[in-house]
Amino acid sequence: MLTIGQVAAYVGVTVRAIRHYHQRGLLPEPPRDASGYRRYNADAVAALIRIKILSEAGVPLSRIAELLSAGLAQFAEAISRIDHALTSQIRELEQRKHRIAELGAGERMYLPEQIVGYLDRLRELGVSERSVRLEREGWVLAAARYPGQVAAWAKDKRASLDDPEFRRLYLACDQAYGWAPDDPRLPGLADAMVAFAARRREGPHRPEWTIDDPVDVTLLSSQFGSSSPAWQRLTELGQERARAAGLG
Amino acid sequence: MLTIGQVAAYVGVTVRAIRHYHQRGLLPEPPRDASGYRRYNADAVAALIRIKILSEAGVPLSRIAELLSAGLAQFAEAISRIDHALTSQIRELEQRKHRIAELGAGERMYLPEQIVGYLDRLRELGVSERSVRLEREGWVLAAARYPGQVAAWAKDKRASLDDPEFRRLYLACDQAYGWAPDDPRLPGLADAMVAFAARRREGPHRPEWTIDDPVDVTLLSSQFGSSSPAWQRLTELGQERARAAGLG
DNA sequence: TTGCTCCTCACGTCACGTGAGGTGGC
DNA sequence: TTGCTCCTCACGTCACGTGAGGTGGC
Repeated sequence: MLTIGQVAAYVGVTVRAIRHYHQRGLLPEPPRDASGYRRYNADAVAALIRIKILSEAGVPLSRIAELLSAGLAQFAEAISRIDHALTSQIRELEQRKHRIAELGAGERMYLPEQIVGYLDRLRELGVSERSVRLEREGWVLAAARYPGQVAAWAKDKRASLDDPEFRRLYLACDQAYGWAPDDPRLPGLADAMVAFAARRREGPHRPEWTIDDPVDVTLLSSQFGSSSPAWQRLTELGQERARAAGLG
Repeated sequence: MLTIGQVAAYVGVTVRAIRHYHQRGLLPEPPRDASGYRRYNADAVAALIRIKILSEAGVPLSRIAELLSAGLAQFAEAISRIDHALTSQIRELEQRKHRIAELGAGERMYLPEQIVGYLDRLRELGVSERSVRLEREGWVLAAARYPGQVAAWAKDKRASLDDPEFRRLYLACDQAYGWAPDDPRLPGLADAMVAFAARRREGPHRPEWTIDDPVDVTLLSSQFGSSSPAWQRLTELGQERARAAGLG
């Protein structure tokens, strides 16, 4: 007959944990010796090991209590579910390993060099400081969420700035920030932007990425749209054109 | 500028978690708008994502606070340690997957058939019920701790019972239970046991396993020794003989 | 006698979850 | 006006950890 300390050492749990399992009704209270000490037999040890294995696998104690008093079939089914859960936990941990590595490699995820260069180029081209700041905000969000892809995006964007037509449109949008939402120049600008995007999609210089996640889209449009009624209107006009062209 | 709910959705944490990080000083309180709502910029989102990645990797919040205000070198070193910790966590999870599978396959780890047969055989040979119960206790402990190996051990043990010399020694030990610790027959019995073990080790029928873990040895000897002074003495005599023969 | 194990409360910890009660934006 | 988001306390949860104060075994 073993004492609580011996059992704890054998199984690899703390004495307190065993007492806790008694309190929660997971493990029946064993008989006491003359001094009031708990005395365990081998069956109690085997039961405790089952509890430990299930608990380490992430099963809540309340669930373990259910399982121990359940039938063999239910037990077996639960085991297979737990096994699946462990498999996906392992996958999650491997993902986290990647993200942790990116945290280190990405110099604490401050803005990558590529983007700093891109923002400097915008200033050279005469883009307002206000728009540069908005761009920066967007890139910080993108870099935080997609650390692995942001370098490629930035390279793509920077290449775009070599296209005179893209520069013209970009500067026009920058100017449009302060326009009224019913300014007569807005529809023409929207047309030019949609046409440019369409040519891009078909040309040899197709962008390698798009933003699909609805949370991202909502966020980015609120980010940019909310700061200027004209831009808000520009977004609406652009969407109308895209729908009309069957691109929706 | 984003509200707390937008940030939470974008990063994938709860609103409550963000407020908690503010309370713990992990994330600086952002400015408030006219209604007293918190308003976040992209840098706050990037900081929050760093916190989330570290937290999901199992780093305590207090440690994250330290890391965020630490230098680049310390940060990089911590990252590498966290990466190592994740690697070993993955290994642990894979081990747990195995143990969970054994829990299912082992019919809830009750005594395997092999051992039930072995215990029945002992009864047939005239072993006392007291010793059979002690054997059972030992096997339950062993089966709980080494579920994968216990079947092989039981097979080995059962093969031993076909050896007349082993049976003779086993029954003699069984009888010795009630002897006085200074009984004159004990030294001879100890000699015979040591000699048998030595022959075994050299013969073609070497046992495939031994018990090495000191916790196990202490436990098993207390399990068997404490119930009988004669057995206690027998263990001491056997150890003396083994040491004398240079086997210690 | 000293040191170690055991006992029973009972409060502490960690990272939030969950109402409670109230206000602001569309 | 209704429904949704936001706000601040403040207590609850989960699986134990950690003394507090006392007794038994070697």
